[in-house]
Amino acid sequence: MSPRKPEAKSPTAKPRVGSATINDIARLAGVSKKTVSRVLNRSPLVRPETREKVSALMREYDYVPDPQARALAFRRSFLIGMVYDNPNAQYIVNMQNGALEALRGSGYELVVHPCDSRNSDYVAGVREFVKQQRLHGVILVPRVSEDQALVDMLEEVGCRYARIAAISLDSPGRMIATNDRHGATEAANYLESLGHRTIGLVTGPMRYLSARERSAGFIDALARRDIKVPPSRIVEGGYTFESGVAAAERLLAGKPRPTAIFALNDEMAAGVFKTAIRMGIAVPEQLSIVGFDDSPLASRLWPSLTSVRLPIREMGMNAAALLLDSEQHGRSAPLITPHLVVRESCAPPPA
Amino acid sequence: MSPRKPEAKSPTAKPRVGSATINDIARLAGVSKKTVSRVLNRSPLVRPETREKVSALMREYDYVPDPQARALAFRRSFLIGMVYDNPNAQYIVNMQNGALEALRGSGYELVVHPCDSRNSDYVAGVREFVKQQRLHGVILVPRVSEDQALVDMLEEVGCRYARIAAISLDSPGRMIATNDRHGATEAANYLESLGHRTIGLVTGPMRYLSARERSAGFIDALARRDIKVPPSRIVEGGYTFESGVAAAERLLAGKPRPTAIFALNDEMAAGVFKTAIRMGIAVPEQLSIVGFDDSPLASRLWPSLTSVRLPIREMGMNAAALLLDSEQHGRSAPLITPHLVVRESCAPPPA
DNA sequence: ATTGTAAATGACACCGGTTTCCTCTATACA
DNA sequence: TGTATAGAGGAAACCGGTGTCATTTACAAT
Repeated sequence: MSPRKPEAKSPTAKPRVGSATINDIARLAGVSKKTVSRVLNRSPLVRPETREKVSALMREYDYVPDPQARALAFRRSFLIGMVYDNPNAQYIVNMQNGALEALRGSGYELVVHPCDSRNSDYVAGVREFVKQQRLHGVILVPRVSEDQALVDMLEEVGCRYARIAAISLDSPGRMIATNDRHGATEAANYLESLGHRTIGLVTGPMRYLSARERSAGFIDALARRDIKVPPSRIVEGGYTFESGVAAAERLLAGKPRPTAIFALNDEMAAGVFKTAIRMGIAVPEQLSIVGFDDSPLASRLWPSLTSVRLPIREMGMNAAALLLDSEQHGRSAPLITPHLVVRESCAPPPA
Repeated sequence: MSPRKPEAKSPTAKPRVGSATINDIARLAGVSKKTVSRVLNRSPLVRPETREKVSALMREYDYVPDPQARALAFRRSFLIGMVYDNPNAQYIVNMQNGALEALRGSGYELVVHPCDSRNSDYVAGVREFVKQQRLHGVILVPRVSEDQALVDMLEEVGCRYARIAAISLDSPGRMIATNDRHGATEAANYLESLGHRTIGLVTGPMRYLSARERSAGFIDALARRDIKVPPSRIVEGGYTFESGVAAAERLLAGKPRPTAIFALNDEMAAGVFKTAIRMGIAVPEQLSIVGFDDSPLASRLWPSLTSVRLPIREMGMNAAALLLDSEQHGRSAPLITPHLVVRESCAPPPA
């Protein structure tokens, strides 16, 4: 009598449904665990009938391989990290939900990792995170997605990543690019078509790609229609509500006063809104406002905000899907093009 | 020559910093791996000098135990799940950030799991999630935190959980309770003190504890000051912007018209705002509005919204901390009391 | 000095998978 | 018929930790 070993299970002992291990399946099927492993990993070196026998048992006992055990053997977990440094909650949640949708049923889970890119050694923090958890890959959300130091680190430790950015970056990693330039072009064309000629622009911090792309798209599109945006009508904001308030105060004090303002995100557009109303400037009768992101905030304002819609959820899905895809080919998702959603915050300029 | 074994490392061979295993540490310290394991797990059965020798080597080589390997041996992962079904992005992100703050440095990570409680078998989905990942515990965010079926399932599978709710529920699990009733009381007292007597209430779905608690707190507080809120001035909303719009349309059509409206969340308060402005009712001169949550939306509106502040981040911290704490005692976090944040959306009623 | 006892440590199996390497078929070809 | 050769499958080691139990050590009591 050996009290140590829980006495080798008889070949017919039935494990509880839902808690079978690879050993149970192997024993019941009369094969070695390696063969079960082959079936799990879709190895072609298994005879169809063997495969079927094993698969049937796996279904019968609701067998799912233990992710921790596989992780240990594979030296790689079944976790995807999402690294972000973005104050926009809606952006994060949408991205997260999109990624999870792509992950559903794959056996992978999503681990969130906010960080503070102003803190210079946040890269070290991410490094520990990916190394210790042996992540399958990480999704880099703007703004951290633009940080070359972070990308370099990931290349060095050999962690796959998917970068989300406002343009396709020349990078060895996987990319999800949005054509922010095009979105801004639509905003410009729309304002021009309403008759606006004196137009203000509130940019984001110009160190961010999104701010540069959106600005360039907007300014270039207006230029093509012979409208110039002089530097006095361009204010660099910080992508925050308060910076939108401040930018609008400057722009609306200018002469001639702009009849329309394009803010490079909705937060700042809301700030422009507030300033306009506080100054007694009617929206949209005396001032048209366009934002960017099409966040829920856009429809909460009154009048509701016309804004360029960024399909964030879809971007999250693409990012996760790219990470699951082990192919070396097609490592970039199709370019995503944002479009203008027209609401109530724009009108022809006052006569 | 044995090509199989990578020839047992000589006792002095040095592993690379950052990628040492328990075997390396044991070999270098001249002890068994079990002893290293004891040091890791703070077993008292280690001589102080042995402990120090091992600890020093762990520090020198930047050794961190592999979470996957520990998970396999412990039969329990170092992951905390956050289960939610809440459309409020700000709520989710704040909760997440709070939880992560409590988890920082603990070796635990946060895995997010949104679900759809309208789908009746979402509980089965959560069950698979916690079983397969062998989660250390889950944080249940309102509204799922109020679902008894979910809690029963977690008890059954033996997964620890922390419930966040608007009142301390009589439950075997860990609780993080907010005193929503008190928050609503402050709102009521504030409006009464401004002189309002004709006050409308937009509730949330009464099947939710938060809606019931907040309503009761508000109505009771007014009653204590001899103000009655007749059923005609109470409208059940759905915690959405649109339901706030619709509720306000009904309330503002009533006679006498309320001079103040309390909405049980900010989304609905924003809807009330929109309706008021569209009907030409000035806020706050002709109508005072109070919300609940103190979401960023509150300060984006114009005039900015007076709202009851829920310290969501702190709640997330408490929840995660409770899950890490293995003590059986003190399984509830201290009651969290929300307070009113006064902004610009309230004024005395029109004369 | 001997013994008893508790503290400290180690040997070995185990968690549930994968990898390496080897064996045993079938089938193809000379 | 003999013999490569590739396909199918298995045994054992391994991934990096923990649990169980036996053994050694240290020290107090006899």
